[in-house]
Amino acid sequence: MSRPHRRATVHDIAAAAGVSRGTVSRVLNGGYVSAEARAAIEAAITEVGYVPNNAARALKMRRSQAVAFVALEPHSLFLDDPNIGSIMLGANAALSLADHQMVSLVVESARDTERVARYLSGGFVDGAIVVSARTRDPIIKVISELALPAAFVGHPPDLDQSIPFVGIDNAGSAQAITARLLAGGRRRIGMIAAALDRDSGIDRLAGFKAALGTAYDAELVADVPHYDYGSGVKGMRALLAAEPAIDGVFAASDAIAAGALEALREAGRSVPGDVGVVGFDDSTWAVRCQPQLSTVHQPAKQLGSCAAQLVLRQLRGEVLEPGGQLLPTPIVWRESA
Amino acid sequence: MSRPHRRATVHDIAAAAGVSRGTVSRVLNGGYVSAEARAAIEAAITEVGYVPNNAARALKMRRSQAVAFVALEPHSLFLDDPNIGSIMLGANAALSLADHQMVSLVVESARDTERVARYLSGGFVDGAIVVSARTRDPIIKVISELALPAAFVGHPPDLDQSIPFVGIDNAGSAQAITARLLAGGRRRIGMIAAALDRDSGIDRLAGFKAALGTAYDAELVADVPHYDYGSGVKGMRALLAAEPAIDGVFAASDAIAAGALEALREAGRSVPGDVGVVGFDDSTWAVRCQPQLSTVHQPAKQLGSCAAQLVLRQLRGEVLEPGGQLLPTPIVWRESA
DNA sequence: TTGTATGCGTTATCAG
DNA sequence: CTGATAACGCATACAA
Repeated sequence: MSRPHRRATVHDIAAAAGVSRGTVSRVLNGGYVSAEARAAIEAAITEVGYVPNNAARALKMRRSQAVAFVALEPHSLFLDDPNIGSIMLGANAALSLADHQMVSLVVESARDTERVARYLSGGFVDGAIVVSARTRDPIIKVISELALPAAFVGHPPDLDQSIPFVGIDNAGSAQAITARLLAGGRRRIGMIAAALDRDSGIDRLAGFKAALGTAYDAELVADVPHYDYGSGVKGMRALLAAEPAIDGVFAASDAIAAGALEALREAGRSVPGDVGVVGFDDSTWAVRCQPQLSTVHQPAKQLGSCAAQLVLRQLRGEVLEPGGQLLPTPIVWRESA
Repeated sequence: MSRPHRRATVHDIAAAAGVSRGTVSRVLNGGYVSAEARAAIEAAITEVGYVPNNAARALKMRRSQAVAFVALEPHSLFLDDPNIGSIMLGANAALSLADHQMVSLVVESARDTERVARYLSGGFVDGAIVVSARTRDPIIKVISELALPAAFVGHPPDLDQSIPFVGIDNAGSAQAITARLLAGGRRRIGMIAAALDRDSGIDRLAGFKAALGTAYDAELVADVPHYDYGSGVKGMRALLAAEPAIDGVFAASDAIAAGALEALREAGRSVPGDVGVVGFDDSTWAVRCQPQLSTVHQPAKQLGSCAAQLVLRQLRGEVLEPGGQLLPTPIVWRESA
């Protein structure tokens, strides 16, 4: 009965309605068309089961109405950083409002890198939002060379300063939360610093130093590779060994703080009684800990929507001045300190 | 100096190399071409900075080499289910091996639904992997009507039984872990059942009932809406109130189990001493808890790669027999029971 | 208001 | 081995 081996096209609907393709296109996209023609065409559309071909439209219009969301190092992102989901949702919401499709791409391997680069440059997307831990990546070079409208979330890309970004003030936030730990009367405050090969890690440590000033003691910072729970356990043990009298800890992430709590527990220290602990991210870790963590809130959803706006504005033709914007990071005070 | 206002095309490179477009296409896609022509063309390619246009290629080839990963209800997925990231990564790895680009789409609102439906039907993707909590969704109808090669992860779609799926045996797994709780000598075993509007929730409860047999007591199941931590706390409190002598609990998810642990702690019960607790998912929750959770392992990565294979096989022209496959779910035994 | 013709960038067919 | 030429499905300037 029905064997739609070939999808119905504008041509088919024109034939079915007894008009020309031009007229059909006009009712599809808006334009002058008589009421009777419109009626006939609309009937024909449902009759033949027309579904527009995006590839053809994109080819013609040089616009796909799609924006890529590129997650570099998704492994560390999805595992270490519980905020990635919220950033995606925030970006999607903003793009959705502007009737753009967000397509999120994952690059894990060299193979992925190459394929994604091709994908980005091929006209399937009009722009890209890049979220990454590291800021040097071949993908960024590709975007830069293609002059693809893009935005960075996290920190400024160091390959092309003209790509706008949105992020948070890691150093300032770290300094602020450490200061309040200090104001709480803690005297021997340490830090579990992580990911010192990334801007975020470096900046959080810098903020910590700044808050402590002359009281800063390099012996009291444990250096761990990742933002994860396991690193937190190890880092806290190291701190405890270095300074048994430690009474305050700034963990570079909530996951690390959770690990620190565990190490503290096994060492028989009470929190926040014996030692105060603060984290960073305000992720799900913060509330699932016992006690719940005082931490720096990351406005993940807004980060995503801001990045989306940055791309959308470029698509509208605006030329953005280089640089980026930092979103506020309120400190949320819970029981751990 | 260079103002590539218009991207270089096959036409340009043909002109630069002094050959025809056909010959260029031949070196691009493989075919007979003389060594000298090939050399000239390859030189021209880098000279003009050619980058292929996917939209045009997709239009011509009727293939985009892209497969959608559609997350329905991403909110509950990203928040409740820590496995979603792993499923994505698994699917991406499999697609990557077959040189297909995975593009993941998020549908949160009615607006999203409509836009994603258009996107899927427009030729930007060759197939789709759908992961969803609920199985009735307009998107599935669209896929079904378009006969888009697809696969479902989670449970069978009830709108179109011809769409293959990959999932786990929720009922069987629940029964198995409950049985071992029982074998451990627990006498008054309860369950915190969640999401009873979804297959997964219903099946886990069914498995629990089956394991208990005549010992099943409806008073000992707490019914909570979501798979999250907060629900676990409330559910456990309810159970404690209903049966103070409870000595075993099967939580419908690890997050719920974590919440239950918290409620147990506040009630002064020891785990696993006074009461044994088991969860479901083997997510990050499981190892962060104190004590760590005994739970049912979900092979998230394999779920993703299997779904990808299911789609890829259809793209190769295979006709899959209706139905699906269930992946094994080993029980991992830790300290909580 | 409507029809016709043209081109978007590719690949494929088919003579040369 | 290579060069014209014709689609793919759509939108649009232009003519009617």
